[in-house]
Amino acid sequence: MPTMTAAERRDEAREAYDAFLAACPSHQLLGRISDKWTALIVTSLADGPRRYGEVARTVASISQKMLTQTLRSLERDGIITRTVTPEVPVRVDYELTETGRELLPVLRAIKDWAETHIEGIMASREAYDRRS
Amino acid sequence: MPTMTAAERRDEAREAYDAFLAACPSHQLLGRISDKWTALIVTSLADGPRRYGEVARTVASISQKMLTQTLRSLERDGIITRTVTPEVPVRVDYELTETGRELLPVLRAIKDWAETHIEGIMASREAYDRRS
DNA sequence: CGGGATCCTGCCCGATACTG
DNA sequence: CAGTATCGGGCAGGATCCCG
Repeated sequence: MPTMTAAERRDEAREAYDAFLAACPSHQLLGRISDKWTALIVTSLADGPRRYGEVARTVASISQKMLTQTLRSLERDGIITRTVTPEVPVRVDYELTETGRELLPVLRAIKDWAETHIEGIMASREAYDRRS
Repeated sequence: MPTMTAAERRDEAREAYDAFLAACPSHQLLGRISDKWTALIVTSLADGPRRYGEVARTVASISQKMLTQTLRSLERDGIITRTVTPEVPVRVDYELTETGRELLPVLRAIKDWAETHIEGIMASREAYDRRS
């Protein structure tokens, strides 16, 4: 019996595709740079090392939890380094790595595209909403 | 009484910053291009118009709901157009607008960065996980 | 064929409190 | 100062069924 229902075939395709996506660098790292806070934090470190509290003030609206979590995650990915200086009180500095610095032009490209098209997009949204 | 607690001051700062972020084109549109499916769908339309079902097959693992939802949202933003041809059965084509096509180089920049650094990042993750 | 409507679940993230 | 720990609400998003 070669019978395989359509549903089974779809499931199989989906699994295969999920595996493909999981292995796809672009897709993984798109998730990385596009989470809610990564861009803001990386940009905050663009001009050089900064202490935890300085980053917190730059990205004023972030919660302590998400700041620490995102910093850790960026450190894990080798996009920033974390340096602890055992003074009293403790001092912790974060700094972009080379990989992190090479991310800056990408973010700038996004920013450029955004600033070029934001006006048209806002207008498009309004028109769309008025129509429906 | 000029008294304002630290908590109140923080809240005020957060609100102001949230308003700033809400008004920031880069931040808004970063959310736009970086959601789970936008990049895949836009890329799927890079070579020309496609029907709903074709896009669905290209981005095999997406659910019907998210495909429709994302397409609608992209249409609202003026990144793609939606053309209904009342044949039997119905035919619906999606196509990138100029704004949408100008998004392609940005996505390519992300892809290039990703492919250049994926290896180092994977290694960094492993090292980080083994250490802790 | 190309959707809409509904239900339901995980997990993202904010708020809060405590530590070295 | 720079975190960790815990709790809980909200909502993105998957599954399913129905429709013109």
